[in-house]
Amino acid sequence: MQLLLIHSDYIEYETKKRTPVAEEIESSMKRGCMEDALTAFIAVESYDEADPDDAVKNAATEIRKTAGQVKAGRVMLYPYAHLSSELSKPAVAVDVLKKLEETLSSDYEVKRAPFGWYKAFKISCKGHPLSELSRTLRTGKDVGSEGNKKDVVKEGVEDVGKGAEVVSEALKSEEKAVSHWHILTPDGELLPAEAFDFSEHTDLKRFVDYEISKSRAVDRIPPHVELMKRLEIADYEPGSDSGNMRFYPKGTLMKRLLEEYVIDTVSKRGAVEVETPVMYDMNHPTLKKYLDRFPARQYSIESDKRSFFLRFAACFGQFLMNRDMTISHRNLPLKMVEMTRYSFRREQHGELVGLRRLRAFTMPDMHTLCGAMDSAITEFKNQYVMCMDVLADIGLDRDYEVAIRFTRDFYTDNQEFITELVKTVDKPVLIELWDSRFFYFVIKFEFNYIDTMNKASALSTVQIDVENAERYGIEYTNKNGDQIRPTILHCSPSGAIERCIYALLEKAHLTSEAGGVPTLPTWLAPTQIRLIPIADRHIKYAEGIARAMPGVRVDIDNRDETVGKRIRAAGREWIPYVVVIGDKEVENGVLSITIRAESVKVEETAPKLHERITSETAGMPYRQINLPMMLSQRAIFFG
RNA sequence: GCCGCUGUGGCUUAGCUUGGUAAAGCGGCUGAUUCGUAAUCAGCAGAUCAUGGGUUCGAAUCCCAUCAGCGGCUCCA
Repeated sequence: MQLLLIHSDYIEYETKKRTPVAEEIESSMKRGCMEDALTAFIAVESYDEADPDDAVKNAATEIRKTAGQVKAGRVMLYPYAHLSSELSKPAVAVDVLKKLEETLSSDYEVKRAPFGWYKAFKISCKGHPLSELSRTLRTGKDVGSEGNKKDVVKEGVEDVGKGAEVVSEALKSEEKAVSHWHILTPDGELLPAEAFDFSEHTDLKRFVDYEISKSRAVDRIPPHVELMKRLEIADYEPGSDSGNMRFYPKGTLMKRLLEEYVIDTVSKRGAVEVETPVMYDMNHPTLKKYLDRFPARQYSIESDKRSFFLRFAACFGQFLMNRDMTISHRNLPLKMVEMTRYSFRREQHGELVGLRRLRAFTMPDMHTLCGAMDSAITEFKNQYVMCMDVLADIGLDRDYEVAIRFTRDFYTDNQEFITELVKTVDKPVLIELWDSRFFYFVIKFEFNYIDTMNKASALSTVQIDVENAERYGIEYTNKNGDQIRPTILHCSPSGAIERCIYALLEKAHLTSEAGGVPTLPTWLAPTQIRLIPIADRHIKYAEGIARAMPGVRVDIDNRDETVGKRIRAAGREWIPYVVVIGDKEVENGVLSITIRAESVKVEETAPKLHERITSETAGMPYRQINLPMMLSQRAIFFG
């Protein structure tokens, strides 16, 4: 049996039309209503046929328990076929419902909506944490042993009429404002999307298709999934919830480098780093309002008698911190950043693929408090440019399509500013124009990576928030001593770190499809130099070379394998510099180096090679190798 | 969340239609080999065939459920 229990201010229904399985009812049952009732939507299932009385008993227990918790004295039993795809025979269902009504009526005021009728109904859910509960009840122990289950015919259709309405905040926010789609060119020409000539902008075309027509023709596993495993970067973790990944040492190193890079970058531009909790009180007045809009998207945690949700960004913690701060106009723009490890979003199952979209992910989240809109716009521009630089440094220079989304009012006031943004990236961008504001921001942009499967994933983004300063009570003091609400910018300079890795892998795959050599940026390569000593007697010399390479990740393949095989292994790991060391090198002090990116072999001294790599990775973070230097000592994480 | 496909040693896969001792390559271990740029040779170990139930004398194979992955739909602050 499936139960959906709603603690409601009121529930009312009216029968509209009978279905073939309708029970005969008296006119008094044709309509009904009940105030302050626990409404139990019920689907009796084929499993219950084995022991209907037990099903009644279990359901009664469950309803009593919940009614006790929410202190409800009235119960509405409401047959609802849509809760299950394994419905019982109608006769059994009617029998169970009637017995349930009888059982409960000793303690509660009970009403029962008729079975097998199309009904219009209205319900108002109280909305407190216990007000919505669902339960799956299974009778007996030998569940599933009846052989006739598959033969059950779904004819027990009770349905709701067209007047059905569930009043809830979540649903209200589903309303969509109208979007208008355009392309804005660097010359300042604004065209409806369908009028634009995409022939020289195929990636933009794929992006626009994804956004507007939602074309999703796909027939393959995303290429990065195999790569993330084979390169020992990351993998699924069946012991956790889906979308929560494990990261192997190489992947962890890459993540740390990216994280460090982003934090360094924003710090240089004046951001201060903070740390805030990962979970928040579900019933905190400020947070609740915000949360109510998307109740199904959170992970929730019950602890003692309180409910918490896991953050989906750093907004909560930072805004709560901002509210308690004393801020002067002299402090603006005031930037705070956190590398959220993790942010949590319960994305739908079908969306979770590899590293593209996760339920637990690492995201830099920066918030900037600005004064009036003009200073917010100046800051927005700065951060837009910074995001371009960040993606370029990460290795995704111009590998993205731009979307800028704003309200019509904002556009009217700031047309020139938006054209300037487009000029800055110097390529046409997708414009989404809303007639009215229905999010907390008036403008946002994203840089989107478009993969081989034509899926778009947002990387960098900045938004101008005109709502949350008010909601959270954030203020600064202006020159005249007045308390003023700031305008707030939300910025994730790189987007989710895992997603950057996804984009780098997808890009590398694209390169190899096109006949090139797939690579990672040298500053991110888990091993930057692989030394291959030809015989055991060359290992000592190789160790000396490794010691002479400070600030570079070097390892030594000292395994008892042929040179050919070790060369191949280095290639499969995408190691940018591979050095073979034999008698010749030991004698003349020159190294034989294969440069992966250029597919060439060069002869160079160790200091020269060192200088080559340090200049190639200049300005980017360095961390030491995250595995034993000797390959013979390494365990295998995958494969 | 819904619909469909898939799940076999650490990895990649054969076997499943038509039920009857689970097969191979890679990887691992042991030994030989000390090697000059994309897979050295030989031997050994390693699998409750995703999990739970059912049908059957007998299930990797047929049926049901669950879990996970993938694809589609839906959704996306």
